[in-house]
Amino acid sequence: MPVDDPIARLLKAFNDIQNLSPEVEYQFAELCKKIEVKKHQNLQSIGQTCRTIYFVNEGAARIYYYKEDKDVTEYFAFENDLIIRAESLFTGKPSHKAIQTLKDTSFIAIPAPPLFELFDQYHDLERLFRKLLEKSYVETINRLESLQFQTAEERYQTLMTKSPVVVREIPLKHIASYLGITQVSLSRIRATIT
Amino acid sequence: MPVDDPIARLLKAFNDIQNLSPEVEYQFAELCKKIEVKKHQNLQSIGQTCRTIYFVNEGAARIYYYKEDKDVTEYFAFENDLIIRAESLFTGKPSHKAIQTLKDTSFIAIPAPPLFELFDQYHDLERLFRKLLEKSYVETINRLESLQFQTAEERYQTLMTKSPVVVREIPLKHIASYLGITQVSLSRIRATIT
DNA sequence: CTATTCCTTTTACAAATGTTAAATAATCAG
DNA sequence: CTGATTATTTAACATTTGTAAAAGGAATAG
Repeated sequence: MPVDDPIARLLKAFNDIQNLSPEVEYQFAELCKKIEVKKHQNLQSIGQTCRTIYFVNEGAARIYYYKEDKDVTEYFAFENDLIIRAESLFTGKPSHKAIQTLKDTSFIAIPAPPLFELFDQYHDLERLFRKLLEKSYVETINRLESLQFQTAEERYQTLMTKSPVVVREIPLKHIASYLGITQVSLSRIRATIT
Repeated sequence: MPVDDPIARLLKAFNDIQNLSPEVEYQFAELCKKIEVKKHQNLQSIGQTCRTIYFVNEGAARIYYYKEDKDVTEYFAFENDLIIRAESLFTGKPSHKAIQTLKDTSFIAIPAPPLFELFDQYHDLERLFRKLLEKSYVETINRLESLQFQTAEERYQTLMTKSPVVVREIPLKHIASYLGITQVSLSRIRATIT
């Protein structure tokens, strides 16, 4: 495999989290499919049940949904980030959320059912995904904490510190809804802190 | 084991999620310790690194922390609910959160390091905890969604529907901070919808 | 290059929520 | 049972955030 092969790169990132045997790596790589999506396209659409796990190889994407006709961004994903519609994937119910690219993006797509079957044979692979889940869970708890008792300005400051790439590259309207405020409000905040 | 043995009861709930062999059940039960805590006591305190996984056997508890001297409730747990300080447990860092009982409560305590060691031997046990983690993760995402773009009144209505036991049994000040508002605000909301 | 579209800011006003303090109501310990 | 403590509500006012509309900037397609 070439060094810049995206699947090889993903496996390298995985091995930092959980050591995988060459056999598991091979079986896992067999499931992976590289997907190229142009900017502003939906990778998965609302109403569909999620059965695929994605990693961003290059580019950026978001999970969003509509709350009373308003576009709300729930999550941003950049290189090597996992992007899944967790509720739908784990419960088997249709998702009211969609995944959309923010620029031309290449993903690695892993169909969940055969992946979950591999878990039976390869304990380490299941452990890897348990650890990825732990990481996502902790991140979500931290965001919850931030939404629960920080002011909008504090949340924006936190985002600028923790994810400067978001503030640099993502349209403000998406950042606003991600922070749980309107874009007008975010503009005001930016005006006062600059 | 008697039918009302709390560990037996927990194992029964576990088997509904993931089938466990008698051997795993035995090994797991060996780790469990029953803990009785009086009302309003801290089970785990702020600053300590979390290395224990708890289940509520009977009673109720909350996870809370201080945000600028204000007591903020992050999570409520009732019978059969898992209660862990996830960030600390999964990262090994000291927690800025504490666990406190809301009434006289009995817990089942499971020390995490030996549990994680059992995962090496018993694949099914790791899978059980992966599934429990999935469930907690989905719940947290749903709460995030609620905090991100629902009004305080909508969040209170949702809570009354989804967890009437919380509204019935928990002091309003804890519910208010759980919803991300002040108790004054919650009182106002209650006055308008009654 | 230009026109169009989309993004961001600004303004003025409305609504929701926070703050502080006081008044009730409920609970608890002795 | 009673006084003390704790919980909840109410009030008045301040602050934050939302809404709608308009104006200015930036990006994009042809």
